[in-house]
Amino acid sequence: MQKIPAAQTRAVVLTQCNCFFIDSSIKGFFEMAKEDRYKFNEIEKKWQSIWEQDKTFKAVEDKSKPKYYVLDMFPYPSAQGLHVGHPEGYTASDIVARYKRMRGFSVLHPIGWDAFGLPAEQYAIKTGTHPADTTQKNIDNMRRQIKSLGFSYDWDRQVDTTDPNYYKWTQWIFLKFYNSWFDDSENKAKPILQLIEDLEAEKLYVGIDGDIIPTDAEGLQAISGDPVGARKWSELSKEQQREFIDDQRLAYEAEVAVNWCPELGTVLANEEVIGGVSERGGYPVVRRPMRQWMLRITKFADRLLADLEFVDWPTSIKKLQTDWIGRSTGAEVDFQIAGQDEFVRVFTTRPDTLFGATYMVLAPEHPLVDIIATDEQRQAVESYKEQAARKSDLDRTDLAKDKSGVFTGAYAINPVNEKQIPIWISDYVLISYGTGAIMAVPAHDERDYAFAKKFSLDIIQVVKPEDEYLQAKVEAGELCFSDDGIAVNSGRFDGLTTAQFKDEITAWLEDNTKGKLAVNYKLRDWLFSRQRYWGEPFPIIHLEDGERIALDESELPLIPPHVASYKAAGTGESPLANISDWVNVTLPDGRKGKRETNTMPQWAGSCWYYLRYTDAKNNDKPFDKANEDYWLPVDLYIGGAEHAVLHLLYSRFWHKLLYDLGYVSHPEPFKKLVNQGMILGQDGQKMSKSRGNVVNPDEVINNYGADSMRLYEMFMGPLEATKPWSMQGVEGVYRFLNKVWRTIIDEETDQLDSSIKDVEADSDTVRILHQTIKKVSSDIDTFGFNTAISQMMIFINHIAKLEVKPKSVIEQFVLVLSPFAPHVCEELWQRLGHYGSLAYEEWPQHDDELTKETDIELAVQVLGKIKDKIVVSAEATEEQIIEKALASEKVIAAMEGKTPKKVIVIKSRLVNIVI
RNA sequence: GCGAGCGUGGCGGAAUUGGCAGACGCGCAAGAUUUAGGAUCUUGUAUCCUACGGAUAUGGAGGUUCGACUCCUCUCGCUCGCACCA
Repeated sequence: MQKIPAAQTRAVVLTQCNCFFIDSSIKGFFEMAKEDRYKFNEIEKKWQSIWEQDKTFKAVEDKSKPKYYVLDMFPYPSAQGLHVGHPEGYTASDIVARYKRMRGFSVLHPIGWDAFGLPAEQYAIKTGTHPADTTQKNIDNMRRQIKSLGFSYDWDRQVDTTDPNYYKWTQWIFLKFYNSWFDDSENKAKPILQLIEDLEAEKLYVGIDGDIIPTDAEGLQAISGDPVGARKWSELSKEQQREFIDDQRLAYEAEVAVNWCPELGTVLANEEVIGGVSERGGYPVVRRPMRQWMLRITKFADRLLADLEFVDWPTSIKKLQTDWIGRSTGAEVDFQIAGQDEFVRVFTTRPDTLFGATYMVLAPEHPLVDIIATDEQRQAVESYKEQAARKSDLDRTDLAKDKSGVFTGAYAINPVNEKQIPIWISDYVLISYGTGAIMAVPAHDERDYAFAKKFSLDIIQVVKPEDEYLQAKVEAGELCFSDDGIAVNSGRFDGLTTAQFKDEITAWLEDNTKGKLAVNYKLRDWLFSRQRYWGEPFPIIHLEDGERIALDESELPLIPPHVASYKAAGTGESPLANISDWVNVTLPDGRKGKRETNTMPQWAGSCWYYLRYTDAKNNDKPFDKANEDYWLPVDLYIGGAEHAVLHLLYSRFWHKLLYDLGYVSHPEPFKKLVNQGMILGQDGQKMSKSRGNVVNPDEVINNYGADSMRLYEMFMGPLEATKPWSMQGVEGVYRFLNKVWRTIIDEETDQLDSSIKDVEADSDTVRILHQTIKKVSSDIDTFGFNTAISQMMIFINHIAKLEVKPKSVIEQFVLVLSPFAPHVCEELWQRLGHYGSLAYEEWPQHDDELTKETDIELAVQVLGKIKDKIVVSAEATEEQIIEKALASEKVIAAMEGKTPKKVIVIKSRLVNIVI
């Protein structure tokens, strides 16, 4: 059983007891206990106000210097304020920022507020307080907390996503999406006006399927006169033209299945639906198609995937994004419906198993289901569809351990062998992936196998595994084999390997116009609208005649109106829908319309904030390209791994649009990414209010100071690791800082200690200094902050013992420690006789020669076991080392008179004698 | 189920990437100082044994090597992602 140390007891009392008496007596105790320690409180306040007044950390676009952009993931200003996890990443980035400044870089190190979000809106629903007021209050508190940690942010570049001067430009970027299309032939986004011009000039025609066909395309040229299978722009009606253009936009409206809760009158996110009912209230939730805004991220899938190669990110994050994008190649194959003029298109990654397709499955939502279902089966099909609609996406995946489905009564014809196979519907096929329909090959797909077993459908083997035991099982239909093998039961394709078969069958399908090579992505277009009040309104008006217009850039920002109630409208629309003054608009030309009442999701503001920092106060544009070009890409981005996919993918996506349109000059925004790990409570559990193990940064700063807080956050362990908090650990680094202080400042006189003199340092001291400079520098470069601190502890332990301390050594040490503990170092720097801040002092240089020991202790092993240690000079030759090692009595004894077969000498490490 | 990562003293963690395992800090113990407590300083602190010596130790079992925390194979445990994507 571990004794609870005093510091821990105090912390527990402070957090758990609001009793005035105990609280104040503890405060008194603290003041007394800390009396003879350095006055971190005064020092920290002093330097924070100097930095603020002097704008010490103002970022300057100085072309004569190399630049360095260190970015933190900006926080959501919550009512709870900071938790100890925030300062971890912020301290790491601050150390790097301060270090780079001293290394001569022009540094951009900004902070801001990701301030739209549900909590402020929910608080508004409860209390009627405007979310803007709540948000402002929370920002003020969090800013106070962040400032109290002494981070070297350029506060003049602060951004707040809820500030109209900021979201004006978020809306502006939305208009860029809305007014752009994606040119597949060049794999990039372009202004939609250009497309219209090209169509009007008849450089492009409109294909039958609404696709875009270049006039000089093959096939068109061959035919003289009017193009066949394509229409000129002028041949389309105004409505057709509008529809065509709308279909090309990168921001578009679509009917999308959402989680609709009739009882609550609102749409819910997947996380808000548990077991088919709403998390709040337990009301039924159904899948219902609703009009939503979408962003066409899928057009960028290929580039989002390919460009991951160029960023220096943790491989795990790259892999998450790769999987999320989920690119797979295969074939699309058309199956004719028996006796009807319809066909079903399926996507498969295994076209080589076509001969083994024994049935087909459509997603319940597939448009063909109603058309092909026979009268006998219609009833069953309808009720199954209804059942499926009631399940949320989560249920359909999570709870579907047992497969369900219904036969439609219809049959399809397998294009490779003309066999008729039954068509089923089942919710294991997702409407949102591929074509929403599959060919089922139960012998070679686990899911199809489970389904076929349950409904006693045919299983035909078409791939032969090498392993004979497996082969027997698969042949008997007792096992599903989904790996590659050799083709069987596949007509003239028998004997081919899976890879060969895929190539040949795809070619065959294309030759016979029954299919083609196809690529599919798991990534889906981004559902970009929310039915909320506290978000950026869409700058869009829906006119009575069905036309939809976007506001002009000059009309931005579009500011949401004040509302009486923040509750949802009850119609699936946002609270904005109830404000008729705001919603109903009349255009200058007299036409009437309604404003879009959806708002953008919280992700929107965070998609481009790093760009705004480069030119935060620009009123004419989101940012000047010259500034962007100077600062971007972000050299170091530090934040939590929870944003591995969504935020980091969404902002890359926005960045690529801006890149295509020429607003930014680099294809990727974030060069290097580092994830800080999670900090657990003192009990090793996740911090949570209910467990009562939450550590409040304010409390730590009050008791130990910001420098100790920063130092401890870094000393805990590797930045990326998950690790538990320990108040005793804070005490440890606090002691270290006190030791540094006492080594330099005489406690009695409060003046520079008399042991500090302008003298030459002895060789040991020089060596340790240079080792420290070397280690701290390289550790900052590799984010090994914990080992950097441990080296500085070794330094101070050495220096504290010296009777006379060379001033220059002390000064260099103060500079090296300063990125970690800036306040105390500024103070010491001043007291060492310097004017002004040390923030731009030159970083000390180490001399590699001076880091080396003159005498080296070597371990001497016999057969790998250490028998003795010898001391040799650093210049000793291999022969001299061997001679000395073999002369050792202990070694001679261990060798038992045998002669060495081999002697291995690792310079400055060890000697191993093999006998 | 799939994928990734991690297992080192009482605790957080080091280990120049195959070369003296346990740096540094916490905790603990003894001592100094002190009226006392706190603070500070000094020393010790992986485990075991027949103890100024020796043996065993990096979740476990094998392997490669003169030499393995580090590389390989198997295995156990924990954590975090993803989860019918055809």
